Amino acid sequence: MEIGDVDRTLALLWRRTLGTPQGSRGPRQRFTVDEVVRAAIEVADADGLPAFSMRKVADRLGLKLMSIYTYVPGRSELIGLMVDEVIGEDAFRPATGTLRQRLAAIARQAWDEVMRHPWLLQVEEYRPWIGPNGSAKYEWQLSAIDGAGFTDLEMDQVVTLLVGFAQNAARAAVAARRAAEQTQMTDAEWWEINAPVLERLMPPGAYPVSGRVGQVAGETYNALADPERSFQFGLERILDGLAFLLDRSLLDRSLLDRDG
Amino acid sequence: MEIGDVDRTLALLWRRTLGTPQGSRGPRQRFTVDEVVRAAIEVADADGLPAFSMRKVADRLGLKLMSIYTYVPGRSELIGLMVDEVIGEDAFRPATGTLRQRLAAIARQAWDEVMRHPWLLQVEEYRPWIGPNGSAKYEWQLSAIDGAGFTDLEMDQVVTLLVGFAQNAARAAVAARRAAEQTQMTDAEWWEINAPVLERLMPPGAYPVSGRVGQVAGETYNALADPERSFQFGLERILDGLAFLLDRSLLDRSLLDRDG
DNA sequence: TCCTAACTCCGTATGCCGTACGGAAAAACG
DNA sequence: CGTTTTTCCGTACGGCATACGGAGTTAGGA
Repeated sequence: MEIGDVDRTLALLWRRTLGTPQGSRGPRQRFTVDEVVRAAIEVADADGLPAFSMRKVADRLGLKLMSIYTYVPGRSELIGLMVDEVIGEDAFRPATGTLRQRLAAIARQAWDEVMRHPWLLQVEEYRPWIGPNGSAKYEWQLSAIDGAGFTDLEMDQVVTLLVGFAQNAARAAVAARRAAEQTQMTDAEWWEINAPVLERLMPPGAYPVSGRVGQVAGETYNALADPERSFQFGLERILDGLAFLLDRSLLDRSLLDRDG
Repeated sequence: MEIGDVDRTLALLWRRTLGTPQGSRGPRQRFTVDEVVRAAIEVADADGLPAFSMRKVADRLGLKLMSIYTYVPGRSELIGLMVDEVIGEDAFRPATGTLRQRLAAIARQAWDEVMRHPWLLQVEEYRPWIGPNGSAKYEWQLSAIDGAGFTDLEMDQVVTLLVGFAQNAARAAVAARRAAEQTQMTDAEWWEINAPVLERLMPPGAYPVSGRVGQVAGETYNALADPERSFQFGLERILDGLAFLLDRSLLDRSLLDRDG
């Protein structure tokens, strides 16, 4: 990654706060950066990130391939712009309600975001491009739990925990949706193909516990898994765990008061 | 996915329990399926899944590209074999200790597995290939918490929660490792490039809470994030939440006893 | 007014990828 | 010994990101 690219890409990310720069020489561009990013998002929504290509974005706009590179430096920078753009689809109204509700809202927001644009899960970038909407989201998340009794460090960890959990749960939900769409096969049909073969291959009685649990799970889910239910189950456990952390902190503090 | 492929791939997965089939006509294969799978794993370990290619596997074995297809039906089936193979690197000795320790062991096992073979996170397959080692792992996971007081359905959900959480935490750790390796840049250096630009772009005072929390987090982590610490923090919260679930179930049950 | 620098758009080329297809050689069976 | 089966491989196709250079267009400066 070149330093010049960082400058250019950050300027693209913050283009709305910067305003449009004046006075460039050549022919005017046929589109705006916004239009390019929007077209790119439509491609990714339809095809997923692996099948997302510069060619498809160009086609969608009626441009030829190489013209895209006059709008954005390259594929990964364009993806950075797409990410911040879809984050901005949320209004981030200050969270209200009890602490438990506000914690749940953080997780739910992350879930919704990913369900709207599943390709977000396929963006593997440890060092994020820092854009206006990503920054606003982090501020919103932290504000939702500010003053609840967590330390500053814990606040970051709580957000990481909730968002990570929600994204992971959504990952399963998205995969289930894709499997149904792409393979034109239900989980039941899939099982009907696999079960008889496995019955011949698996040593009988080798999996007593998973046999029992798998049976119950399969009948309850009516599928291989039930991501929405897993999300609810996990979220309740995590919220209970966070409540416990706060209670104990309060207890510790009152003990300190007594001792000090 | 053709039905014939399912048969063939499942037979490949369970090849050890099946034994080697006798009497095939043509020339003998220069390698075993095991050797092909092992070579493929080495490629994926080195390059990651996106850069993992049939050509590289062939090169590593001294075969020409198309010969690989006489061993395995295709890329995605080979990846299925690789997944079950690396799961088998674990011995899955029955978990011991307190329930809390056994729950932690499930998460820790998932974390270790992914840290050994990061490309596991890039395998997006909702319907898993069911192999001997995957089956053994699921049996081990459930056995570790069997009889602890969870319902059968809860047992599946608990495993899903722990494994999903651990994988997600490992995802961050792996990304951090890769970022350091690939960009030849520390988080501090990355920040030195971004910070001055952002200072010009960001509206001053727009992010009061994240400014405060980000400061503390950055100083504590000495990096953009601290995945190992996030893992510990989240795991403790989840274990607390699960303990709470069990306590409440026991309470409910004793109330029922009194009433009934 | 006119020249020139800067910019957009695009054609071409390079080196990757998975895999379909068909041919040559080798081994085992009848 | 011929036939069948199987391995190994060469070639080809359509996909990908992007480096490079050229043609045409526009705005600013002389």
